[in-house]
Amino acid sequence: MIQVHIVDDHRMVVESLSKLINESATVRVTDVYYDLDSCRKGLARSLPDILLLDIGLPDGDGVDFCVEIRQTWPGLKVIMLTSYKEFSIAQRSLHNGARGYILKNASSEEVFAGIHAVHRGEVFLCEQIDILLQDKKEEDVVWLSNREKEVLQYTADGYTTKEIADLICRDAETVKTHRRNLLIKLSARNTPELVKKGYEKKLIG
Amino acid sequence: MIQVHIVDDHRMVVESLSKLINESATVRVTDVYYDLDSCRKGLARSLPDILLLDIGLPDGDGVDFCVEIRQTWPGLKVIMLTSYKEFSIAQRSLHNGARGYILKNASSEEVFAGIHAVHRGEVFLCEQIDILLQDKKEEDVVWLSNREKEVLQYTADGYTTKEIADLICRDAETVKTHRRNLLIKLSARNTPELVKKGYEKKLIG
DNA sequence: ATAAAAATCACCCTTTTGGGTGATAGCATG
DNA sequence: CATGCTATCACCCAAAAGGGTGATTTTTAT
Repeated sequence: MIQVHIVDDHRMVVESLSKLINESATVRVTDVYYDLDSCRKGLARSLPDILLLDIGLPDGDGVDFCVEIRQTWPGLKVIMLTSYKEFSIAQRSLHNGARGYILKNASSEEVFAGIHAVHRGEVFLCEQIDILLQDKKEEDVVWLSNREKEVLQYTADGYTTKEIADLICRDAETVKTHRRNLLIKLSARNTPELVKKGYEKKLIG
Repeated sequence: MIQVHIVDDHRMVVESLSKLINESATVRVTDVYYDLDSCRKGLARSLPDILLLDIGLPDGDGVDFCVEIRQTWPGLKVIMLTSYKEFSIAQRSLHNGARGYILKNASSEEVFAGIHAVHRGEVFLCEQIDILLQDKKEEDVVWLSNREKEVLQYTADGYTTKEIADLICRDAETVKTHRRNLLIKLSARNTPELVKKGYEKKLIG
């Protein structure tokens, strides 16, 4: 019997999905959480075989949480369960240690297939993401430094170059350079489009 | 027996939620759709009492679809079932004819409560949105003209004032005025923040 | 240890925004 | 028919962004 925990702030999804999973003969949902904090506490008590993890939880980001899991509970296998279709997000998740990526518009059969595959030690991507993998390979994935994410966030929040410089205690020229690099990395023509791409690639909260 | 149809591109959610609903004694899911097009065809065949409608379908927007429903199937009651927490979106939905608004992070009990309430002819908001209603009332809701939406979209796409002017065959000064009004309406300090707020309030696709 | 990447600041110059203010025309709603 | 909102264009000026180029230090990864 494969034991899974679910982390997702959509209670409705968690409730109905765990009910559905528990009707199967081979998989049991032994715990569910609606935020990362209660998930941490729960994992400290009992470890499942697999964790179904959403992105965009109220108190943090699932993609980032993968790193924490790999460090704290190295044996725990993570399957991302989210509605973000962007390949770059899947790529970042896998890079951070996730073993599977399943979209919420996949069928429930794919969830079971994913759980079993990952339990066997394989890496599982749902069909739609797998197709993207064929095309895109490594390109298109954006890696921003912490500083760049910071500048991007402040930019989206409406701060000017000079204001950002003051906020991070650096020279305005430095901020200009960061933004210039952001424009290139996200291939945006100007700052408004930069913010748009930041949202699309989920680099802005 | 209350008959409901579900429209949501998250198959997993639809599958598990309809299973859960069908276990109840009073509500039956008689049809499900994963996009608006098949929903239109389905409603033409048979009308349920209530339609559970997501926002952000692959071929259109649920909020806009409410208008179409009110015109084509005036008797059909719509409950929005979405993860958009922004009050302005709930407000726009209700304005467009929806009779309920339930967040996906509401409990499944709230779904049943909402279905029954709306079936009795009441308007139902899930707890979290209802709380927002207390505070915000009418303020905070943004109504953009079609022209303004157009300018906002092009701005997010990275076009400059002059380029937008050419695209819509108007003077650059006109575009400037539109953007100025957008800044005021969305209370943004500059264009990057304008794009951010546009995303938050779901005015940009 | 060493190479690569990230982070920092500098100078120059053009283009774009932001903000104030004003004005005219059309359209809808009461 | 008057009022308000949308849409349109105009002029002016200050502030900010965009783009080229270069260079030094710090951090990170191999």
